[in-house]
Amino acid sequence: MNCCEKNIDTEQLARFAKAMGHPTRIEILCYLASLDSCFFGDIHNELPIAKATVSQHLKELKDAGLIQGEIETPKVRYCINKENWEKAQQYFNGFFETKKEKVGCCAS
Amino acid sequence: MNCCEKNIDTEQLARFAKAMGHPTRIEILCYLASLDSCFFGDIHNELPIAKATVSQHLKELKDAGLIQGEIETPKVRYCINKENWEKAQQYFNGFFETKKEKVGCCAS
DNA sequence: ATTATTGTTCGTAGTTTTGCGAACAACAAA
DNA sequence: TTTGTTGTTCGCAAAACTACGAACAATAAT
Repeated sequence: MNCCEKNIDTEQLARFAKAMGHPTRIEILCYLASLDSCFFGDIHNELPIAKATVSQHLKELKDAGLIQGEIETPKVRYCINKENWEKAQQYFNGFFETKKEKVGCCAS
Repeated sequence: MNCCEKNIDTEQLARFAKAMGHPTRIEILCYLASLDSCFFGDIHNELPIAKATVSQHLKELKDAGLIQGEIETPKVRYCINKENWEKAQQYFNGFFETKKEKVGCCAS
């Protein structure tokens, strides 16, 4: 079973989706996407959760490739990973377009 | 912190993403998107996992609103939930477009 | 040296997810 | 009534996720 018979890596798409599968991580991504970059503390300030938890969410987003971080002692600067962001965009785009122009379903 | 200052429901987007956050569920969605509808058995046949597991994945996709199912005794017909599919498409689209036209990041 | 700042990592607790076989429910057929 | 077919639900086990405070690491300032 090959996903959509398109150039979409099923595993990779699922990995992106999984990383996005938590409201806090969506918030973080939205925030980062609205900026060019910012520090950990800025992100933490936007959220009502412990810094350890923020750090963990950032790690997952980084592991999924959606963001990147670099040390600017003593702070850490985070930003969207542009390359993978666009890849994810293409994947999701292609994925949903599969159904374009199709009609009927069961029920209404 | 309002996601992207757009008409995107953060919770809903995360819910969609979470449902898509598993390779098997991506496969199922792709399969359903390539058809108008099909039966549980057809989906099960495409996958190397136990029917109980398939049923569970289908339940999650249904709970997330991405698919729907109806009984056609003794079978169950599944299909994409078109309305929510398009909603999800719009959400993901809007989400990723946030970063459009932006440049610099930290690191490369 | 001591203190302060910034984040990460560790250890823990509770919840959720994933996957399976077995049991079950609903119905049709023999 | 018994047997088959089709899927769902139950109960279980292992793994992963979520969140937190505390401890820690790296560096700068006093």
